[in-house]
Amino acid sequence: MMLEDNELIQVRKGKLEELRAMGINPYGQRYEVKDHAKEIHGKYGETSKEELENGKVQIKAAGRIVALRSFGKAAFAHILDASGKIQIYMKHDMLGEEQFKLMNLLDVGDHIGIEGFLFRTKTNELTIEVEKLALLSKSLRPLPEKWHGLTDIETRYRQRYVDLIVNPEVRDTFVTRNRIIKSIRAFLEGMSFLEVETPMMQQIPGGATARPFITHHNALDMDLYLRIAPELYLKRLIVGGLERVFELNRNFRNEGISIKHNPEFTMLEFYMAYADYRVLMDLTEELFSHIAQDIKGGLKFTYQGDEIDLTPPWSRMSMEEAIVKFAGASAEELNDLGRAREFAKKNSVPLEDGLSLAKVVNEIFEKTTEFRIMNPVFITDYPVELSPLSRRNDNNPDMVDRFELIIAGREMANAFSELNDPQDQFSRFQEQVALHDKGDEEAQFMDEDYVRALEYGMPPTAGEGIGIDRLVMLMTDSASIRDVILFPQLRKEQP
RNA sequence: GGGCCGCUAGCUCAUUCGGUAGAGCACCGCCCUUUUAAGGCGGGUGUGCUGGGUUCGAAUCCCAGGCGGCUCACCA
Repeated sequence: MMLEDNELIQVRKGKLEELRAMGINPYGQRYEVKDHAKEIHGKYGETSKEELENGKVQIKAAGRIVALRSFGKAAFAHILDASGKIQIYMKHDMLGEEQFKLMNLLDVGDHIGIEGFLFRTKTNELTIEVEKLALLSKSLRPLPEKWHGLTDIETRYRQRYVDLIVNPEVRDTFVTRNRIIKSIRAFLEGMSFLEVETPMMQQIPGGATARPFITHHNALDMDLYLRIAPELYLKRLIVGGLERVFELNRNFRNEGISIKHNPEFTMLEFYMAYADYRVLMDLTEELFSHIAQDIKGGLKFTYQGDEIDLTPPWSRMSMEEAIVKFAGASAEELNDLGRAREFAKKNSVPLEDGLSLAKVVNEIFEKTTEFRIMNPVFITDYPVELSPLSRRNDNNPDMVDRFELIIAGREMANAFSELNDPQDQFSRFQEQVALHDKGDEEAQFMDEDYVRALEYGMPPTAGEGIGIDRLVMLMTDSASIRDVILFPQLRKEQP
């Protein structure tokens, strides 16, 4: 990337030299900030003009100049700090010759520190009259224009720092993201879950069906995979007796990028000994309600124009029932391979040859039903062939005890009773290896150590994964995953 | 990776049919000590994404490439 050097930047570099000639270092030292914009507004928002004149309120604050209106011998500006904006007023009388010269060299974008006192302007705006002005950092690049701001999506993602300066709702989104994560931790810790960290660099990438990123350790001369899921490690911890664990961190999948996929994304996974997937349904309802109360102040809100109601209990239905209800198939159609394929064709669901009935139904669900589900629905009755780590259903060994949670047309969570039979797990890994040998790049790897762990005995356990980015999208009404990830993955910038 | 759309000044956008690029904000100069999209007067600062081609002449038409958005496929 070439750093451009246009006239606007040249002018500011000129000011830099002028400042240095005046003995001012344009990149200052520490500044003891005592007051912040939001606190000032909160504390003195109701204080009258007269009260402020009678009892002087001294202020020491710092921030970035985001608006500047100058009158020759005086100027108004707004400074922005992490908490918000406040207006300042600078005038020749108060500043004296030296500081007035400095004032005239200020630009929108500069960081300054100010000491002064509060007053109210003619229009009654709470304002700091500046007695002492310090330049803390000179900005060489002009900020985007004040009316339209920065709207170019590529620049907003590539230069998120600029986006954050000029688009306050972006800052709000990431503050909310952090509140959601804190809310989740508080909820799980309240239930005695232990937060743990397991390897992101794995010798055998397991726990999901996805293509991994590969990296190399030089000293060990060994290829490693960035994890696609922490699942198998977390269950080893259940074997180890930790009983309730969770991990809230990044996964990496070498798949396509879209409005709901980023190569690295944040996942919550938690495992609970002695529970089953039905326990997790109740827990999930509680967790989401807890978060929605914290963030939205209630269980009803809109997402991208659609009404969402998280009030429990949520619908629970099998994949087939959901297709019948939301896509208008009949139960008989979905129980016969030929008729199911016909239904798929009618609904333009592309199918490869030789798929089993279970896989055909799964395809139909994903293409015709999932996007129609707005309010939360727990989808159950997944076939064993799609779930190599899940416990078989006691009544139907072809099915597993698993659910996916759909909200706003998207998979928000995936949970199941864990397979704790080491012999069954071993043979399911073998089936995956056979699929991999046949060219299925996403089939899972054999993990013998994991089977060995199960041989020591894992208590009956239920586990769940929740896509945090998608949850944040839901709670912040964001259309794209890139709007809830600070630095989404992009191609290399043009030279 | 496929399809569709976009890319013009620092930012937001114009430029009708191919005739040699212009508005606002920002910036620069002058005036201005209560403004808040401050105001008044004056000034256009450009690799038109890149590289080819067609043409007397290309931001505009054609080809190739780049980056981005949406979408399909893969996936959560």
